[in-house]
Amino acid sequence: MAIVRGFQKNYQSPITNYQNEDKMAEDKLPTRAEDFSEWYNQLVVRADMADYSPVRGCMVVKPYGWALWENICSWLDAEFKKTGHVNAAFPTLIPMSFFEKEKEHVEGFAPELAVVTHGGGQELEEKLAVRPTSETIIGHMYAKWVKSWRDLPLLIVQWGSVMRWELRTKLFLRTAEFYWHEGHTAHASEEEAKEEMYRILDIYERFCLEEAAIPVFKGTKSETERFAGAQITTSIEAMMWDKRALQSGTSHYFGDNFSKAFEIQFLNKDNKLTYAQTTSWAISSRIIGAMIMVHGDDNGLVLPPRLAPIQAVVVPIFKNDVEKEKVMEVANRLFAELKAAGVRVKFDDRDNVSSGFKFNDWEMRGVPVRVEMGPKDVEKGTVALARRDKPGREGKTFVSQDGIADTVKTLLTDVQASLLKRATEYRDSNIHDAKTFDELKKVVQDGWAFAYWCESTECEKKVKEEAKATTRNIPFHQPDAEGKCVVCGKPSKRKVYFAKAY
RNA sequence: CGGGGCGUGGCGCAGUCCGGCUAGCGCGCUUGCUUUGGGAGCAAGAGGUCCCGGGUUCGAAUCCCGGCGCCCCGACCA
Repeated sequence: MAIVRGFQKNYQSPITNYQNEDKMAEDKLPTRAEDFSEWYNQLVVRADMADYSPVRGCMVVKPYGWALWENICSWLDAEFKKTGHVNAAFPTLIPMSFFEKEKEHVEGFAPELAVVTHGGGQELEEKLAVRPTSETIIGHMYAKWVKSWRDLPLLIVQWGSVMRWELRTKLFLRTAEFYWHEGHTAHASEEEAKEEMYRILDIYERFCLEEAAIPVFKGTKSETERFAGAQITTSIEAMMWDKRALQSGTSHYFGDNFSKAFEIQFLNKDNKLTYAQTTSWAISSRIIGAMIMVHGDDNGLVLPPRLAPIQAVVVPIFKNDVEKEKVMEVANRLFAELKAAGVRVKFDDRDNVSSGFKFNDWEMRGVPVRVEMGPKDVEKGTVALARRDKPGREGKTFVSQDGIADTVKTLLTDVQASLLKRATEYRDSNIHDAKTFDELKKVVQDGWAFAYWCESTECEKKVKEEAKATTRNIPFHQPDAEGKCVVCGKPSKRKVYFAKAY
């Protein structure tokens, strides 16, 4: 990975008395404005989230990144269980023939399959694909399990990883192997299956708003952007700092496409053999990339408090052993109070780095709140509280040591809310109505366009070719009025978001 | 799969054009002392099949041939 050295000359140090400007500059990230892609690449590694692996296109998720992922998973898992879903595990390897059973599915996934050809030193009679997604094998099993309307609905979630042979990869955003959950459900009726699809999309939306502090639009994907084999694909779409769009979760309705391919049939109440209606849905580890790109700033990661592996870090400051003893005693007490109050707190007692280093270090890692205390604080009964969403000294306030747990908890709530507010305002100020094709082309250079569209593939294709933007989704919330397609001028009932996307 | 760049201690690089003697530098790491309120200093250390294979040569990180790998930019995709 190339570290870009040319940024040194542009860097304005906020610290005036630092002796070695060059060294300081090298330690900084490139700013987002200078090189967003490089900012991201360096940040993911330096914040200790993930590392490059010896396997092409695959990442190693480090403990700090995985802890974040676990927090994401546990919230979602709880929601899925509340809505009647259960977890199960299916094989990583799938017979190749399974992919040929659903025509669109094979067309969509065949180019990106990793295939196992040998086992135990022998060439296999039937090659096995490393799952790129599990509709096929789960469909196969569902066919065995579903015989009666009493067996439905079948609501199963699998947590694991899948593999798609991606040509260009980027940590978290697009890796050959990635982590996710995939829900696969089978229902007796179309209504019920569609309800399920929307129910899950609502959970995804709430996750993004309440937990990740990322505003999203729920909507329907166009025909060309639809999942391979789906009749309806819905998605939640988020805007990153560079104004590109990221599909952050999807929920699909398959109708009977997969149940016909895999013969998932049951006897309904009228004793008629009927194909089941199926859905599938997923949020992947790319959501971590979304959090980085929505909230991160030029000092590093900014994690939403509700998901942050470490919500608060206690940093003691002292000059000598006498001071150390006094400071450590109080710092330990505050740490214990925070821990007892259920705050995910870390005590940074490293003695080989300076406090200034620690401040920058925890800012790089995105810890939402920092509790600093030195000899002066011990005397005054105060601590310095630094909130990550306002980096540097401006985010610092001095508060009483009394009731520190409540103070920190309130601040965490406040940070969580302000991240969502900031992200929402940023997004909304970068979405513009486009009434003409020229306007649209201009808008998507640096933002999203919201425009009427006739929903024809031809117009969509034209936008893609000439504006290099794709349709993101047709949001559920639509204006009352109708309009004219931004491309061809034909009457249009619904508006769509156009944007450059990841 | 097209275009570009690069493979040299853990990381980032110099050296390669024009072959030469103990392969350097910065960061990091280890130990010690002094430090610690916004990226500390000094000292002493540890650490290298110069991507791989072959060739040319008295001699190859450097030249030649052939591989492999990685990163970036495009097309495609969660």
